[in-house]
Amino acid sequence: MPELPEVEVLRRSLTPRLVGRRVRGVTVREARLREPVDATALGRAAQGRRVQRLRRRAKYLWIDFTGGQTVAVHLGMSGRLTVVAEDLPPAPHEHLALHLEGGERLRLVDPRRFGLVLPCPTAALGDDPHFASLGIEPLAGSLDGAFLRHAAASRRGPVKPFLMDSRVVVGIGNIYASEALFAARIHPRRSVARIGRERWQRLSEAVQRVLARAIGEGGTTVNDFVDGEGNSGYFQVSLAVYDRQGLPCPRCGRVVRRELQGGRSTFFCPGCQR
DNA sequence: CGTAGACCCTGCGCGC
DNA sequence: TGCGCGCAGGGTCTAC
Repeated sequence: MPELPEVEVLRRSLTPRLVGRRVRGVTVREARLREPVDATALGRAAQGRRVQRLRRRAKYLWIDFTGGQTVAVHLGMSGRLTVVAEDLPPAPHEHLALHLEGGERLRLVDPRRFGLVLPCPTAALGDDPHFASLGIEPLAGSLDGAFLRHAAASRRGPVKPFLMDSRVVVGIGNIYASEALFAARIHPRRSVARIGRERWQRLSEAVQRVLARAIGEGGTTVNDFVDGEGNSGYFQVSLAVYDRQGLPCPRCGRVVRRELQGGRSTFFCPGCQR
């Protein structure tokens, strides 16, 4: 479900509902996520503590608690994190919940169980292997053409997987990789070795523009992305190429193509992406 | 070292 | 209608 914009939208929508609230208890109904949930550590990190703030790093949501504890949540492909009334019965695939004071609970629903819930002392986040080798945040101001050019200098291969490599830049998944390459008019199979200064600059700007716009529109709802209040996003109306194979390119009118790249669908316009 | 493919898991839409 | 297949926004591991 989520790439960077969806997680950022989630963070913003959950912040007013969670910050300052105390967690009464924790329920783990299904611990078998991408990595087993350590229910004891989760309870230690959250129970009896107040939510201090919500941060986002890459596609992770970091829930900081008083007492220097953090619970990192990754939604994988199908995860949904929402605040619901405590008397609402558990949904199918509701694997865990943080019970809040005031009769609500924060619950994780994740049918495919590719998600991740990771309790960790706040001060130790930087050393955790999940976060230690992550690349730069694309919207933090340091992403530009020179950064991409230097990061690509030692590499070969097509630009799309490069753009999705979280060791370089985080947060760009399959949807926004296609969209950013379209916006920059770069063919997804173009080798990084054959991209010059100008194209790198165009691409860096396209990435930031596309992500920022998606956040502004509440994220992309391909199937059922919802924010913390259950609202869906509207960016799918703005998708230029993703999931639009066979339809005309909004820029030049040629038919949008879908091709497999590294086992994943890539969408592009053969007319105006080179 | 880098890259390509398999794999984790459930649900859905499609063609037969 | 029912069934099998391919595909899905994530990341990690193995084999080359």
